[in-house]
Amino acid sequence: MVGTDAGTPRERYRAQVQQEIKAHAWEQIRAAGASALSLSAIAKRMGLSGPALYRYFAGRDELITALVRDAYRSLADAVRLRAEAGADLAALAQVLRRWALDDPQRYFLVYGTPVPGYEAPRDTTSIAAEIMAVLLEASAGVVGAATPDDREAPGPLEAHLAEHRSWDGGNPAPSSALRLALVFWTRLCGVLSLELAGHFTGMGFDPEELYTAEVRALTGG
Amino acid sequence: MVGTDAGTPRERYRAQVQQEIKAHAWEQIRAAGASALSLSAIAKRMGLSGPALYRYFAGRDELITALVRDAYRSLADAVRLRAEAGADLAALAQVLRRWALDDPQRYFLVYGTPVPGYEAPRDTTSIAAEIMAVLLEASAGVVGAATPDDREAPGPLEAHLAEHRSWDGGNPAPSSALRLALVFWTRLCGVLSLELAGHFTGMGFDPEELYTAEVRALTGG
DNA sequence: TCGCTTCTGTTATAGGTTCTAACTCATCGC
DNA sequence: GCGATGAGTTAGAACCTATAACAGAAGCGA
Repeated sequence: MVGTDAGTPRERYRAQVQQEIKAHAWEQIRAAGASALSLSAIAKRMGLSGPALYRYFAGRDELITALVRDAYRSLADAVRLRAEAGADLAALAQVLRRWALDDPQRYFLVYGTPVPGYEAPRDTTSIAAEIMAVLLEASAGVVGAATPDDREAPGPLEAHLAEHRSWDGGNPAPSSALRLALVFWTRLCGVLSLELAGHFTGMGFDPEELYTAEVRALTGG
Repeated sequence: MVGTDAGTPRERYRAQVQQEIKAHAWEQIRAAGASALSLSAIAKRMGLSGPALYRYFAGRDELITALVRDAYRSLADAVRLRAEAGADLAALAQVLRRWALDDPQRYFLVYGTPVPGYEAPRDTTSIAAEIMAVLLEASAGVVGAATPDDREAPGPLEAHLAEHRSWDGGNPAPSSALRLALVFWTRLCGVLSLELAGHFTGMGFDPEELYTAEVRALTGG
C-alpha cells in the first residue's frame, strides 16, 4: 500500500474520513440509488452531526462528483489491468460485464441518466479517454488479426471516423479499429443498460446469452 | 378529439388539472431532470398551494409513475403509427431516434437509471411488450426479405431464443427475427443512451453517423 | 329550490433535506 | 506556552414531502 500514509497526520486523518464518508455513500447508493443519497444520514451513521461533513465535501454535488470519479477510475483500472495482462477484446468485454453486474448503481453513476446542467469535470473525461484508449488498442489487435479477405471495404462510418479521430489519443490504428472500439462500447453498454434497468425481466431469456452473442459478433469468434 | 370530453364535469375538470400538472412536471424535468421534480414548485406555478396537488396524485412517486407511463405510451404510439403506415425497420429506427432527441429526459425516464426498489406497474410492461411486438413484426419483414443465401446458420443466441420466446406475443416469426428485434433494440439504445448522456461530446465525430451505420448493419442496407 | 354529500383548496404542522453562520475546542507548529 | 489552523458543534434559514383538519364551492336528489 504505497502512498497510503503520506502527508501530515491531519491530512491522513482527513483523507481517511473522506474515504469513510464515501464508503457510507456507496452503501446508501447501492441500497436506494444516487437520488436517495443523504449527507445527514451519512453523518448520523458516522456518529457526527450534519454540517460536519461540509468540512470534507463542499456539498452533495461535490460528493457525488467524487463518487462518479471513483466509479470511472475503478472501471478504467479493471480494464487496463486486464489489458496489460494480455487480455483480448472478448476478455475485456467480460471485465466490463462483471464490473457492471458487480454494482449496477455504480454502472449507472457513469452511464446512467445525466443531470441536464451537469458538466463532467476534466479528470473524469480524461479517465473516459483512458478507457477508450485501452479498447482501441485491443480493437487494433482484432482487426490486425483479420485475414485480408475479411477486410471489407470501408463503409461510411469508417470514412467519417477517419476524418474525425481527434479522440484516438494519437493511436495510429486504422479507422476500422476506431469503428470497432466505438461499436464495441455502444453495443455492450446497450445490453448492460437495458439488462441492469430490468428491461429484460419477464422476457424469459438469459441476458448473458445476448451479451456474449454481441461479443462474438464483434470479435469474429 | 374523440373521448376528450367524457364523464361528468367534475371528472373532466379533474382530468384537465391532472394534465396541467403533468405539463408543468415535464417542463421541470426537461429543465433539470426528474430528480429535481418538485410538487411544491408545480403548485406554486399553477397558483395553488402545496398540498392541493395531493388531490390529484397521491405523491411524488405516483406522479413520476404517470409520467413514465405517458413517456412509454408516446414512444409506443410513435412507433406503432409509423409501422401501420408501412414503415420498415430502418424507418422505425429513425422514429426512435427522433423521439429520443426530441426530449432526452423523457427517453431517460424510460431507459435511464432505475430506482433499486422500484417495480414497474403492469401497464407499463404491457406497453413495453407492445413496442417489442411492433419491432418484431418489422424484423420479420427484414429476415423474410433476405435471400436464402443470406440465411446464416442459427447461432447460439438464436437457439437460446428459440427456447425462450415467451415474450414474442404469439408472433410466429422465426427465431432469427426475434434475435434481430432484440439486437436492434439494444444496439440503438446503446448509441442513444451514450449520445444523450454526452459521452460522445468532445470526441469530434457525429453520433448520427454511428447510429445510421448501426441501422445499416442491422437491416442489411 | 333546499339541503346533503362530495370534492377542491386552504392553513397548520410534523419531519425530512441542504447548506450557512457563529461558536467551542482540540491539535499542530513555532 | 501561544497563536494559527482546522474539526465539530448548535442554531437557523429555506427548501422539500406528506398528513390533518377545516372552509367553501359544486353537483345531485327530493
